[in-house]
Amino acid sequence: MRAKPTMNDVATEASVSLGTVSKVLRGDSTVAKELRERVLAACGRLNYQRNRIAASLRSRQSHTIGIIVPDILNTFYATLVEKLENLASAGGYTVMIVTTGEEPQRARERIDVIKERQVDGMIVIPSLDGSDMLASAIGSDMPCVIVDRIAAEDPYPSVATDNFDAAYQGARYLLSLGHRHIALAVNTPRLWNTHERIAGFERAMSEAKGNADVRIVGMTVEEARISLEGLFREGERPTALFTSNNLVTLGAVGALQNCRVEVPHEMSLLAFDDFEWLKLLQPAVSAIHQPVDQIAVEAWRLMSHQISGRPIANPHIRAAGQLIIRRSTAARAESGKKLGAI
Amino acid sequence: MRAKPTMNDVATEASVSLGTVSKVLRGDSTVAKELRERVLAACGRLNYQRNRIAASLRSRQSHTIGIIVPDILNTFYATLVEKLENLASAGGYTVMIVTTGEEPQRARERIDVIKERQVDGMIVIPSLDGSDMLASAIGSDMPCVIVDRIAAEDPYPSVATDNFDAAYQGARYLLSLGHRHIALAVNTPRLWNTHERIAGFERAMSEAKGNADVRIVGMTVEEARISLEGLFREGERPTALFTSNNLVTLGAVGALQNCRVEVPHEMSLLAFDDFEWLKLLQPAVSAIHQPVDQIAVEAWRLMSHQISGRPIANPHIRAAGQLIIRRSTAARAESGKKLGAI
DNA sequence: CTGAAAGCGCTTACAG
DNA sequence: CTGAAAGCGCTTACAG
Repeated sequence: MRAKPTMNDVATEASVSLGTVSKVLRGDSTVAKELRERVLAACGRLNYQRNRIAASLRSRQSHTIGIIVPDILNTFYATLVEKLENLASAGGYTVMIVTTGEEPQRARERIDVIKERQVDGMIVIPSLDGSDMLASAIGSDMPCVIVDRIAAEDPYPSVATDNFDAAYQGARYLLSLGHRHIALAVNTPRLWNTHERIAGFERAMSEAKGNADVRIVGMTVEEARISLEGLFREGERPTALFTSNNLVTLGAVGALQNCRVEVPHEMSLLAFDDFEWLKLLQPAVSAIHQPVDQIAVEAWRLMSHQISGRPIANPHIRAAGQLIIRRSTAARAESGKKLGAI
Repeated sequence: MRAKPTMNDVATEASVSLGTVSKVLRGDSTVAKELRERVLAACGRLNYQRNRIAASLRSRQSHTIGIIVPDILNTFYATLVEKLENLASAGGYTVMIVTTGEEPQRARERIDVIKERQVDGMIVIPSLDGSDMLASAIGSDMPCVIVDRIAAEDPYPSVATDNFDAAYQGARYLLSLGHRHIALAVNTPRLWNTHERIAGFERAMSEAKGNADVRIVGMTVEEARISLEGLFREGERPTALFTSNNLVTLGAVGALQNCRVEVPHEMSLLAFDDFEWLKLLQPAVSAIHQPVDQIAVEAWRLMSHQISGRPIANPHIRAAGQLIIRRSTAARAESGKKLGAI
């Protein structure tokens, strides 16, 4: 078995210099047509594959992007990562993905690892309590884009759903159905984007003089379910429930079933985050869709602009959420009157 | 702004040679305690970060693993990727993830890209028609593990659910409930692992002299739904439906709802692949859980053994699926008699 | 347009 | 145990 051929072997085979081979392979057009063809033929004959590690060392560009994400079991993040990978790959980049499991300590370690691996930039979805350490871990020389879990004042360009407006619109919709006592179930109150959702919700409620019932529920699906079962057993129940993300929605659906709360007759349900299976639940669940395609595209645009040193006009992108009405939301029933069986 | 410090700068700062710094940072124990401490202190003062690209070039080890996957929107693959990333990261490796979108052509290109990036090994979930080109694309020098979509005779070590047995057990369970006409809905008949599921299903059915009704449905959720709606409108309906993966399950649930087929009274439903939201459907859907944790662990073990040159006793791991019984499967109803409302 | 030389920042034998 | 030298496989000025 022969050792892998190097660029030098190709140069010998094609009877040209090393530098010429390099030029051809990098697509430099200042190479005579005849030499280029000889080089390409030699590459074919030797079945040559370029060593990008060597190229990166010398050129100081790895053409690699790090993606730091809490986890990819959350469908929203999986979708985001998939889109970003496609965009990066189309642009000649490879992605290194690291998950943090919401642990800031681990996030910091993993960020160091991919910095040592010389990524050209990082796209990060911060961990729950990790926004503060981000700037010191990433440093100021590294192109970086914050996605989804933005902070009040991000030191880097950022992209997210316009959370305030999306929550505002969601609340307005429920209010328009006649609901006055509406609960917003939230599991990550320390996150700035959750804070924005709460603020949008409260704004709409106060404008309509409604009863804004913000509930902090447990982090996981199970914990959220248990918290909400408590809420449903209270005397003065809300007539509509707005869940702040897909984990809470999963918990809420379980709780509604366990407590035999009829949706939408006894309680309307509106979810933040739309997913395939929401359509299949009975009744199908109304939701606010986050424009994940657009978020990924904008994030990649901000990243490539930074890498190539192009100016960025608006570094903080907020994309509009979209209300999708299905069967889980309905006009508030007159009390004591049922509109039908589930 | 100073340039990034190099190992040379650290050596100067600590008044030792470059080689000694390298030894300390690589954890080589043949360095005097005093020198080691001086080196570490110097690293701290300069805030030094190693350049792993340079290390990789010289040592010919990138400590990077490529993961090739059709997509990560499929929850099964997302889970697999997440577990593999955690295992790799714990072992000092970083993962490069590339998606193929089921296109063999793109898979080939992406495999070439990560080979040029000098990954130490690749873990691959082949694309639909990509098993044939795999060996030529990957080559024989690259450590490789095939996961999930194994072929009849894989040239590399492989890990998957024991599909034959899992489907056999699933069919046996439905048979034990009294069903005799059972449909297996399949959307990727060309895949070897699907072939195994069909074979296991047919074996159980023929042993019980049942009517094994294998149906090829469309690839996507929508297409599968439409195919199945056709099945449900036929005169001689099966009394139980076994779906061969999560996409088909999504389509099947939609079709059952649209055609108002009552589950489980008119038809039992058993899904291959278990997911969180199956528990929330009404009725909750029985499923065969694929041991994804175990699959990831075995895949990583096979990978690290290859990288370190350790022998592999059994290169083709088949992990047992697990039947989870919920509400969507029930004893076959006497014809004409309903057991209750949905 | 082409080639010879230097060098990216490390690790690896090897000499002392 | 420590250091000086060579070299991993490329890209990048620079000379011709």
